Amino acid sequence: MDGRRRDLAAMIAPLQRALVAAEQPVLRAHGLSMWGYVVLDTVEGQPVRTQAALAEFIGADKSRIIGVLDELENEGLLERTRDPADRRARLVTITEEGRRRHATVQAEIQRGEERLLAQLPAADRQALLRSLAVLVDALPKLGQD
Amino acid sequence: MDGRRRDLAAMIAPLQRALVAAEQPVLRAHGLSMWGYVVLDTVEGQPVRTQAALAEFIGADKSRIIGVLDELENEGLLERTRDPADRRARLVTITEEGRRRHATVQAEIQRGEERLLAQLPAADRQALLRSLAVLVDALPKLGQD
DNA sequence: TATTGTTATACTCTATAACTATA
DNA sequence: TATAGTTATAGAGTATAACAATA
Repeated sequence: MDGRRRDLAAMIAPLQRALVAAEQPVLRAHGLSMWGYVVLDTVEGQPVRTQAALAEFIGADKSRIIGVLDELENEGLLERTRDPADRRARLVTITEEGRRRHATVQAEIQRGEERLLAQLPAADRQALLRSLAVLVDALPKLGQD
Repeated sequence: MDGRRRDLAAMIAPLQRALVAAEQPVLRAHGLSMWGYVVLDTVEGQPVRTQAALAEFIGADKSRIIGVLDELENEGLLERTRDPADRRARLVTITEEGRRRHATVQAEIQRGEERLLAQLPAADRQALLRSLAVLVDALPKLGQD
């Protein structure tokens, strides 16, 4: 029991705004939109089988990411190839240049985030990052109630 | 050193979306908009001297909260009184009914958040809430660089 | 008939700029 | 002249629905 506390959402919202604002100049400097970076960050781990799945994963509508994918493809940061098994679907794969761009931008973004995290003692910092990861990964399960 | 980690922003964003989605039905059930609740939550602690200050505090434009304040005032949840010292400004104060409504809604919202937080061991849960509070409160200072 | 990607349309939110009343 | 609050307008972002190709 720890009595009253602030809303989780009420704390996260301004944090989110600040982090996004801090990312903006970095993204602009490297010619990426916010959604462009989000897509790169998602596809960087593993290629994704359909654009719809990619869209749902990042919490966007499938129609919304098309312009984003167009741009990324035009810049050679990812490739869309028809799935031979199902010629309706398009496999989205990151390119080597995309991987490099992502790494550069991510490093810079995290450097910015470190300035914030420096406010915390090492143990809390680790607990925070670990806990956030747990919560995010728990979201899909909770959605199934 | 803990090597590579996920972006703070990349973890917070989906969390934020899920929390907001979870709040929506609660707010609707109690006749509050999202911003309406945010305003109540802000003013609940202490009255605020000007609408502009209130807007800035919640990360909104002063013009954006006017409709929100109108609704809240019409429902008797807060009061806008002219500041005698500066008749241009309007003091925003929460009413007793506003306080009750806020308490009810907040309790329900936090009950929902508990379902998520239940995923964490007690120590991490505390560290998370504590750390988020530290970070949010550190934001204004960082903005002054 | 159902699904993938795409395009077109409408709608919601938000930011900006004018206006008034006080200072 | 500058500031608090308000209103009006325009712009960005988003969701919805319709379409062509493939299953």
